[in-house]
Amino acid sequence: MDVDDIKNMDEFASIVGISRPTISKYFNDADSVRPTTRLKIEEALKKYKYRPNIYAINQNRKLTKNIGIIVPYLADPFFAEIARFLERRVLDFGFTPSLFSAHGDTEIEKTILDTLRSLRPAGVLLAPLGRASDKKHIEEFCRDVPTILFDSNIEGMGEAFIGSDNFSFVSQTVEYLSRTGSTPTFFEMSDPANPNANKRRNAYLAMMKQLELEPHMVQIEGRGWEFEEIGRAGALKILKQDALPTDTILCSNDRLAIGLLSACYELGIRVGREKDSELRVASHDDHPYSKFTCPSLTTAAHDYEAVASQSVNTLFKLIEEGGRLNNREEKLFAARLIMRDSA
Amino acid sequence: MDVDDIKNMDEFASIVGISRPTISKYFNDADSVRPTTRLKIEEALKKYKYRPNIYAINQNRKLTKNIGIIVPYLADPFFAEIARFLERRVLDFGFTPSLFSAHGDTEIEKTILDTLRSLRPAGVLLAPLGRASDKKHIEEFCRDVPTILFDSNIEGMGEAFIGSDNFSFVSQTVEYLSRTGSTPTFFEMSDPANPNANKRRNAYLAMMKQLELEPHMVQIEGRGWEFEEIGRAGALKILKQDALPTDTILCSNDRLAIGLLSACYELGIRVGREKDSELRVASHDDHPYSKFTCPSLTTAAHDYEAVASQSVNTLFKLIEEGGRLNNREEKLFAARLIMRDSA
DNA sequence: ATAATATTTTTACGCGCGTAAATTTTTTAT
DNA sequence: ATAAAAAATTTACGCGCGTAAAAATATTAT
Repeated sequence: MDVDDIKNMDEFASIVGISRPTISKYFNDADSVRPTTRLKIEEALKKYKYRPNIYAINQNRKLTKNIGIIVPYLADPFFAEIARFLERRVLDFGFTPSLFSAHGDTEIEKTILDTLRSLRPAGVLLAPLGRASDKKHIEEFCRDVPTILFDSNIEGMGEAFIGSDNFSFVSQTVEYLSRTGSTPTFFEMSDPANPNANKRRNAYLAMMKQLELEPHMVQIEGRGWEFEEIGRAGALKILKQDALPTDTILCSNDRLAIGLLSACYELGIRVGREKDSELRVASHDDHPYSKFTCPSLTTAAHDYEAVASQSVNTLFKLIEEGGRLNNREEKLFAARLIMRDSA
Repeated sequence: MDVDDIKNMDEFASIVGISRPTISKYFNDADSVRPTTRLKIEEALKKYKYRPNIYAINQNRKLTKNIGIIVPYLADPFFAEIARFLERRVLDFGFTPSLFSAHGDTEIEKTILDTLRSLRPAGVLLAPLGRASDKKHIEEFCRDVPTILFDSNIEGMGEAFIGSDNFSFVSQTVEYLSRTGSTPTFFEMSDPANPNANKRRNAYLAMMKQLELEPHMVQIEGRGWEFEEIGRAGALKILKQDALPTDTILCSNDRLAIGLLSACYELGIRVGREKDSELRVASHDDHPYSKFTCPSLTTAAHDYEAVASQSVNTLFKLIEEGGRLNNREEKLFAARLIMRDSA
């Protein structure tokens, strides 16, 4: 018998000497057959390496074992990193993750949603583009497919939201900066794509009020997802005209900060918390590269692992309960202040 | 009639008033039906938004419309970037890309290959882990699935290889550096995972010989894919013991350089081509972040667009020809020197 | 208008597996 | 050992679509 010539489950069944329905049962749940039977199947599996046709399986199952993962921009290492955690956790549950990136584009996000719907996934983990998302399209999708939103919330969409607590991020950085030096000036895009940015702005204002400090904002121009470039260009403009209200900058996110730090370096502005420094810079996200900026970036870190775990756990709870949760829960994780050299 | 209640092609066909086989033909190739028929179908499609069941389709087609894309490490923006180009080009051909990352892990790469095989893709674009890849596993996979290798070559595997010409990279940087200043010292991992690294080392040695210069190498310790951290740790060690043979460093790749530059900054070593600089640093890849290092990184750039286009075009040529090419072609693209501030 | 050609329809089968019901066999409990 | 319970087998149907062959219809060329 040719080792690689098993066409279907019928053939495999007759080779093992077990009926096809039992084989089918085994593949759906290895524990649902008698241990001796299981052993026989697995022995044969080693010898003949047969795998059931995934299309035939999914055609007949109401629910597939696919989990869709959608991120807004995969070239951002932050999302690459969280996607990695998510994939791992999904595999732990014995499901197959499918990763998609909207590449910052509304139409691509819609296409992905449509493609994904026709894959009939058991569930979907969606980090939406945010403001650029087609709300109606997403809402419609969520009606058909059990979906958990993560990273970036859209009010009322999906069965749950898992993310980071923006107030926790900003309150820690603001508190630290204002305690150890001059008042932080908030540095952000004037028209940010990501809803977290707005939350962070509000958190900054609230926190400054609470500390009875005067808030200062620098809002820079720019569209799209090339935040480093936007941050750099904006910073060059501001710094050249010496328009900074204070000598401490708090960036909305690390990618802007990366751009800003490169601008500072180019202009010869010494950044850090040393005595001879001219500027302190801090930020939020703990981007994988924030350790390697010059100087290394003081920032507030996401708990990647916790967000990923909680997202996947919630999704499988959702799946077990048939795709609907009683009330849309929102779970936010606190940030952890990472002290480095920039502030 | 309920707009969203079309269960299958039969129902859709009777709604449109056209027979099912014709509808089926339309979905396989919209141009294969009469224009008037096509119009009728597309009108109905807008009204009823029916989509054929993808599992039923693929079960009956010998060849699916899936294209697998595998990269070794997606958290590396270089691969995220090239994956983005590849996805776009695949979509242009009317196929569906599925993106996978081995996350730097041999076992994950094998699992992906197995998963992908059972998806019966029309073709696969594979950037292997390199030395860490399970050669036998990949070879077996390539026997069953039309596969193009890209970025990193494994001799004889896949029907073609598309990548960058490492000699072109290194010869340009070496030529430039040695012409404008002191002899470049090659900075690399002693035991690199990626086969391109070895090619670059050889290119460095060859080029130095050609220029009749004495080669200098600094080889640092480290395993895995966290190149920035490895570069940083290695650089700190070397720089602290003042063990640099020359005051010009050529890094094997940008990610090492990013780590090295952060080490230089921390130690207060001025990098650049100004008169008061102590060290020049150049590198290879034109990593998306190399513009934002301090100072910005002089490097040799991949032609992302060309590599991606050529890879996808070659894959579809391969698919058209039935999965086998007469001889395994290797196409290498030249680098482009990007002059920035670090050298 | 007629013939030649192109397209669509009708009919029918098969893909590989999920799954349900009834029956038989095996295992476990008494 | 016997009854009860658990597991496996047999049989059979259905999922949604690809696709082949023959017949019917529509389009194009003459």
